[in-house]
Amino acid sequence: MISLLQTTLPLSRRLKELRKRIGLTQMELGVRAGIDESSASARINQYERGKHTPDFLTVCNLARVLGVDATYFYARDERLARLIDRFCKLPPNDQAMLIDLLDGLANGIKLEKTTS
Amino acid sequence: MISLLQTTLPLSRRLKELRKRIGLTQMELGVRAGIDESSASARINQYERGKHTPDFLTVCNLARVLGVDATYFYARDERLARLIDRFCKLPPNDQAMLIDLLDGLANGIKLEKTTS
DNA sequence: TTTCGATACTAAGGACTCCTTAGTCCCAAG
DNA sequence: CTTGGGACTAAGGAGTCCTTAGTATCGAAA
Repeated sequence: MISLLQTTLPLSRRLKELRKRIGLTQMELGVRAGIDESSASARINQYERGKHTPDFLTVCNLARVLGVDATYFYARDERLARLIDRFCKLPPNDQAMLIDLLDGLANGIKLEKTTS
Repeated sequence: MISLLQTTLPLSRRLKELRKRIGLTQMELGVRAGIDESSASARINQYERGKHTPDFLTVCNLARVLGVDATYFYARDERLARLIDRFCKLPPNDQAMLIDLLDGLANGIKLEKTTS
């Protein structure tokens, strides 16, 4: 039942997915993330194909452009990635409530199915 | 209300915290993570002091030893870090329920305070 | 106080990865 | 067939990391 988690960075895949969903070219994405337009295309392509790995600052800039948290690019487990994405788009009070709920679960409190 | 998120990797701080909590030396942590003992101490020290940044594979190995998901080391927001840590330690069915709940929230369903 | 062992920490250079440059390839539209 | 845009790549210079060899620091024991 425990999934064998890979140790390959899911960034390549997720980068490409998000970029296409938004409808940007590799060059456009790179430039918006602050990369010089002379190398933006090449670098984004290298990232998407897994040839090279961007440093954390670059990942943060890409995340900002693509509307996700940088953490999203490091989540190997698909469920965890979903959780991160959803959570970051909630208003702060909902975030707080969720944290409380998680703390409860961690302390052994059972979760009941909530109705709408 | 929107917090200005830094673009510095929180890995240094979190690595040190977790290592101390578990009670390992820098060398022990490095060796358990698969680093040769001739350089384990130096490398862990460089990571903890922010002198250098480990690649993703190394982060995965460190995370395994320290009992967290690798993603934890990239979460700049403290709340998000907590969420990731809690979530990963839940049994799968609780994880699934939480994902459903998140999807609901994302679709505009209001969250009510649940009783134990 | 002095010594010792263990742990933390660091400079420096070789090893390695990434970024930039300068293109090619592919395909669709004209 | 030609053109233009987007995707992609090889190669080397630029930059970062890993290894080595050590110093610094601290607590305990003599």
